[in-house]
Amino acid sequence: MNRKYDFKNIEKKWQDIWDKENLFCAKNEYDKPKYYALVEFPYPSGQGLHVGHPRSYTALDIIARKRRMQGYNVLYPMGWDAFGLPTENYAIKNKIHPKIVTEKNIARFKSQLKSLGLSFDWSREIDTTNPDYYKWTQWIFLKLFENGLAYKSRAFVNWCTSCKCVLANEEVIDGKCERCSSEVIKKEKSQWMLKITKYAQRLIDDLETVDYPEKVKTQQINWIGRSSGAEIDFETNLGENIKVFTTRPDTVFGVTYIVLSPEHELLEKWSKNIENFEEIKKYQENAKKKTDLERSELSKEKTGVKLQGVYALNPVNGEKIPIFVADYVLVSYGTGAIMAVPAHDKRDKEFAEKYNLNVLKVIDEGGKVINSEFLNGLSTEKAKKAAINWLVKNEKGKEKINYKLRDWVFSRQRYWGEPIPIVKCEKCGYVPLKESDLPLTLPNMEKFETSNSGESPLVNAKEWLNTTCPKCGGKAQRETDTMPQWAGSSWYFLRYLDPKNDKNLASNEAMKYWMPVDIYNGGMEHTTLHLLYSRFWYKFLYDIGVVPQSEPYKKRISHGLVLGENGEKMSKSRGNVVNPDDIIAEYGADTMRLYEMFIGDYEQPAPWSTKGIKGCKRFLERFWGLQEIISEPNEKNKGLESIIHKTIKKVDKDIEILKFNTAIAALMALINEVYNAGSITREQLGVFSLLLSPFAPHIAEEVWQNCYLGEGFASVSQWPKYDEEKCKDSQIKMALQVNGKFRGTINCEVGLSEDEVFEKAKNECHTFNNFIAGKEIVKVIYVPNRLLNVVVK
RNA sequence: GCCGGUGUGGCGGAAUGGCAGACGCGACGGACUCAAAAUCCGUUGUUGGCAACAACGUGUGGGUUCAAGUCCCACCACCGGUACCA
Repeated sequence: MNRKYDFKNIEKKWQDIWDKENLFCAKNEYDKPKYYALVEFPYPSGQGLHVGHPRSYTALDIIARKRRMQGYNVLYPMGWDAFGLPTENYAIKNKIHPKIVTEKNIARFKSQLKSLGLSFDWSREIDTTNPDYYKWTQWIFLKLFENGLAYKSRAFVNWCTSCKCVLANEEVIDGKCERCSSEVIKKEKSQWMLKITKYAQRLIDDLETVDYPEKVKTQQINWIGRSSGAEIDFETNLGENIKVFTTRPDTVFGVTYIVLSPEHELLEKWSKNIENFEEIKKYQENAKKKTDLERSELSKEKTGVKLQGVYALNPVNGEKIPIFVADYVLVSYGTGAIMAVPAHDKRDKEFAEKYNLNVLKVIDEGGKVINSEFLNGLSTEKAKKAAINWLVKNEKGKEKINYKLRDWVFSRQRYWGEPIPIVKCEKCGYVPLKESDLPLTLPNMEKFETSNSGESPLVNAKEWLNTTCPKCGGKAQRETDTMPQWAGSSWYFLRYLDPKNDKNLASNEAMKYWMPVDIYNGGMEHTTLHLLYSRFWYKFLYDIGVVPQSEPYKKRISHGLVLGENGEKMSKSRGNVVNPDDIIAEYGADTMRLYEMFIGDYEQPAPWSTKGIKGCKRFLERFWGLQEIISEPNEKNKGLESIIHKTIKKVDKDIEILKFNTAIAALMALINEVYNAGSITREQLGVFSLLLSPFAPHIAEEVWQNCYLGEGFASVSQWPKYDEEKCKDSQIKMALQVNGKFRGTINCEVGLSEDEVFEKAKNECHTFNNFIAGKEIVKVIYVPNRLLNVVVK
């Protein structure tokens, strides 16, 4: 037997054997109980794996391995979300085709992941940039188009000045680009859009049916931003009505002016009638020039211009109301126009004070409506309803629910993405490709730069660009924009079920058996991006009968970030990046895995500590050393039975509730006990190996085999069971308190009565006795097998 | 501003309302060694005491309770999300 713990050879050996035996391949045996564990598949960046990746991959690996040991048919797959900007930018800079860059990065990632001993089913590996894969991404787009959920629209969109590319709302962080942090401006462009807003209500409602962390649910609900109120028509002297959205229809008598956003369409329409249109136009142009960031930074000081020669009428009392244009009103929310009630709205008040406008109070201190004719005396809630009823009856408005969620801007002016399978025909307009023409593959090109005018590089692929219309056969051009980064990941979990299927995105049987995903791990940063998008697509696929349920993920969990040694976020610029390769080379994969799980509460952020790893290595070396102290059953190691059963119970439960750190602590405590006892039986070491196997699978497998502890592989053997009776102690330590203060302990048999314990305490614990001696006993609290508290005066 | 989260030794972190600090790191002392590393044994919340022991101790201030890190009220600090959303 090899005496030294030679992790390098052990780890390589077992990785090869597992691979050869296909030990972790999910089986297409649809009568077994199934378990689908999913981690967000990585973007194969040029930097390689980050120590943050293994934290979540190992966590789900532990769960997947435990489920296999429990007899489930487990699917734990991995793939590559490989379309995207960093690869394309690298390709441009180094004049290499992004396809080659992607292949290289995937190869590196894959070998890094393999070196960690993760039990992925590599036979189901997918790559979103593979035409066999993106054929189905395009197919879903065609279905969306067919059902009116994909449409082309000219609108103000977010434009990243550095990526030269449009961004979805979800990709704008603090007015800056999510990827490159450059400034984002509003640009009017014709773009493909997906009607996610149609699903807004269902995306909120169905959160009740899934097991997600509360903060994830709240963040999605806030992002979708439902608010209920009324849409009210204000007539104007020019004939056209101004529609406004308000959540406070009860304050309609307090409206003293109307505000239109600078981009509001009526301004253009009224250009001839507005006496000061030149001034308005100047204001509009100024607003357009501001970046999102500037517009919100300037939020303290409100600006605006009054429209001369136009006024509106209050629908409830016919009063004349002035109209302003001001950029504190956003074109993208509600109707792009508001009724201003300065008495009861902070922003309206600021504006009214600056421009000296009328302020009319319509709610008194007690919350009752005043100065409002038929609404007077009502509470806010009742007045809202009454106002809406009146508006509906008089055809001046209606009840209205509004959402902050915008439709998803779905086209990007870049090369490295899925081509949108649409052609523009001179006669027929936008025409979808036939399904049989999919996949529409990317043309091979040498230059991938976006033009300064903001057109996709694909406009230069002339042969690819010019085509014929699938409908009329006439001249047509292909859509040159590609799909965003998030397209391929919006449905990838379905492709794992049946990755080689060329008839469907996956077979019905496979989807029925495997879906929904039982546990899905991913970062909080995807809550309002990938997680929301994929729920939307899944609901759509459900509606057209493709998938079996309307929610893809039964349970969602989120890992905490692994921070740098200094407690800051790991980044190149901070110089605190830890490379997993170095750790594995120095300490081994098992130690790395163990440390990543031991570092702290799984869902909380935790700083990396190179010193901390040593403790995990020591533990594994001590585990390795157990082989030296195997013995026949004797008095001492028989005494280990209770702690072994307790440890099984603890580890079993802790894995279920994601407390990997305390599960490992329990294993460490067990090893301390074993060394105190001085020996361990073969059978006991077998149980220990199985318990350790999900966390540190290579060493567990090696010890299992070395010592002939059982049949087959430790990785897929039976998960140990505990005996509840054996978890119980016969002797317990009873805590003693006087007036709630701890005064000592005594050893007791289990199940003693209060009086017995009290007597024993007085006899055996001097401290306790001293504190009650000569005092009057007011009350005794006895918690069986736990504590005795005596209240004295 | 609003919505989440967090706050415990020198450090990472444990604690169904019931012995605060499990487990690990570090530190200190000892063994082994020519020596160092590794390993093993012991000590390690603070203060006082030779000691038994005592007092204090979970961000701050109050409260409930026989008993509070844990429950309630008010606040402070840090982290994350979001924001002229009408």
